[in-house]
Amino acid sequence: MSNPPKSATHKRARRVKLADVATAAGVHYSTVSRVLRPGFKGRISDDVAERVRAVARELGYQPNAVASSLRTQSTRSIGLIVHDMNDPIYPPILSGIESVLSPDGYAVLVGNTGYGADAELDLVNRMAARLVDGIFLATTRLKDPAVERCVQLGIPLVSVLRQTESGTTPAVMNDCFRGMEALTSHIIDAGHRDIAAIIAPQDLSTAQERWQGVQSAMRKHGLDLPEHRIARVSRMSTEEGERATKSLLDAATEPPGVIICVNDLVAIGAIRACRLSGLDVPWDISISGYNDIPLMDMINPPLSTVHMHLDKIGKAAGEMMLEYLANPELPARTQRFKPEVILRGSLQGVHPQG
Amino acid sequence: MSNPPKSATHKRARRVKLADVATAAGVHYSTVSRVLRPGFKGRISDDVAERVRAVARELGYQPNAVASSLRTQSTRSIGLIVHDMNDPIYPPILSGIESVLSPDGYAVLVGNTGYGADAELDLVNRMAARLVDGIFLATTRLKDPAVERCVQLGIPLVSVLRQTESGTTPAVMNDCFRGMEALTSHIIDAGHRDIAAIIAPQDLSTAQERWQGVQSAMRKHGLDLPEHRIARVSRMSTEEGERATKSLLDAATEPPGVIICVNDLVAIGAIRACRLSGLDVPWDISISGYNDIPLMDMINPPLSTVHMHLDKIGKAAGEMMLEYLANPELPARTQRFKPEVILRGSLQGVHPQG
DNA sequence: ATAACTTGCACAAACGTTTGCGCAAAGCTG
DNA sequence: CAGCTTTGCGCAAACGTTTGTGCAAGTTAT
Repeated sequence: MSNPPKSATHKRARRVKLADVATAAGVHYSTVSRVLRPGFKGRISDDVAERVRAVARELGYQPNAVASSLRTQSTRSIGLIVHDMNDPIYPPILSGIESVLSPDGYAVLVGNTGYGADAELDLVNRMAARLVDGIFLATTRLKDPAVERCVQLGIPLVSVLRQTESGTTPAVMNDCFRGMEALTSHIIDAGHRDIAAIIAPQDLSTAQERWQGVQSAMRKHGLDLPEHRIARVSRMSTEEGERATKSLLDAATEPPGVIICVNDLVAIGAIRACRLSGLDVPWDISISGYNDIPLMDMINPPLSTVHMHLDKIGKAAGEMMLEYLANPELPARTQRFKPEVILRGSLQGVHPQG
Repeated sequence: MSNPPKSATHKRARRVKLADVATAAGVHYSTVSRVLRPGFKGRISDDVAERVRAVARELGYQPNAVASSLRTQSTRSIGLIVHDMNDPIYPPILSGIESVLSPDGYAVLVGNTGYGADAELDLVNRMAARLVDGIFLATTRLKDPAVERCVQLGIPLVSVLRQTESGTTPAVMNDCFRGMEALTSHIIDAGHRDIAAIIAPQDLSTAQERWQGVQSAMRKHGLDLPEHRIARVSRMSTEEGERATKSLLDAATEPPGVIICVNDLVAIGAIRACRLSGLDVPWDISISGYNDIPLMDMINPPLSTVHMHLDKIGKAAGEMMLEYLANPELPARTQRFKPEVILRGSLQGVHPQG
């Protein structure tokens, strides 16, 4: 009955499978499968179904998802590709996605690219090998081989936060252009004229749209941004923000009146750099961010920024994925969430709300 | 040659499989498998191997991980169960784990329990059904059915951050007792005598150890903590911290001199609550946290706390998992990282470092 | 009572791998 | 050159499901 105690070898307990339930219930294993499949309405008598269910429960049967996947060609798992989970914009996205997909039995596979373009493609390939049912790509660049690869492989793809140049990918995003344009307008309206900007690589739609938003607002107000008031970061991190800010401050004898940062992390770095240079924020220099990641109201000074509704974006992305999974023929749709300007103490001259 | 264009139906492209490569290379598909398996040193002639590899590359063959898993009974995927990815302690853990496991071809499945005990067990079951090779449990309670279930199922388990009562689970954690004891000692040494504490449910080792650390330090200094200086949170969140702090302030006519919070998020809530009550931190009241999550040096006031080295814990957990995967018979080992007290402006009377 | 359905279940073929085994051909030993 | 060992590869059986088909019963219609 019990296997001989092979030393302390507590080997992986043999799982109960369909056949075990079947023999115990005295039916064929295909019958067990039909009974246990969700959405079973087939031609099985009630008493057999009940008996099978009872036996299955008693034996603690749990279907082997791998075998099921092999047969059905669906793993009920989806991938999420991000730059780095340590960037605070991603956890709410993950949570949102998970909260929508998990009730439907989907599992989420997370992959960090570490900001590497080849890592991105590699992750898509590895996820494809795992037969994920779909992929959320949060690292989408304007021209992105990873997107093309998904299309080529026929894997449903939902781009999160960002969009490709062609705009032909299903996507859920924030309207970064309007957000940054509105924020910049507020800054100008507050009287700022000597404006600097820290911008990010323009191969990401977020970075591009925000930069265009800044430019648009300034143009509308007849202002210009000289080259020495522009700094570039290689990625949106505090370290890069700090470095870029130093270079901005070094590029001219007088510091700018305000630095518009491509996102909050960069803004944090900017605040650090300013402080190290002996500049007080906001008395000597103003700073703004983008995203409104957690705690931006608690830092010193509280950061003016643009709220993204990341949780809503995550949920919406999850729902959009479900739609495309149900109907892959659906035309690509881009859903944009309205950004919300948040004015706080880091900007001299504006009137902080609530 | 090409299939007729079935309307606009861009169906999922048929994947190239072993058999396709085999016929193209003029060998049996088992041979292809042998050639392509990593660690192939079997009895295949060099020229056949080369030919097969060439054909495989040309056809863009990628092995079907699901089929492979079914056969090998290993999915090369591992689960990570957390309360909520939005808690900033988890992303570094995830990143650390992923950075160690991903090079070995493992994928990470993330599950949020939403602080639900039954959700935890459910997640374990769902991951077990997916035949994960191992599970990281970051939600481990002192008595945890999920842990028992893993043991019962024979699934390698590494507990992260927390430990069970018996201590028989492989675990990587911070020494919360010493960390909190040291921090409390600093606080007492700074002259604080009217101390309050916000503690969390004692079914988590982290919460328990920290509370014991506070008590130990106070006992050593001959101090006592009256009941009205103790508040409890149901979970370690800012909201709960705010609520608990209010109740603390309401419980006595005079506010305490310092509130020792079970973690940083709770401390953030405490700062908010104090501010709302018109108390200045740290002039009217001091506050400390635990974890040293990002930005704790940037908030107002900078938070005194204990640094956890979460990234190291994540990496160590990953490495420990690899060990147990390679050798499941290994006795359970608990690895503890040394905490580091970080003194900042939120504590009146201490001397902030660097 | 016979024909034509319907119902309830068993049969068996996939899904795409991995891997023990078998068997030729080739290489070696004496 | 006979006998033995090694080498190189094909064969086929798993792994645990899902699902189309088949075939006895049972049911209804004529």
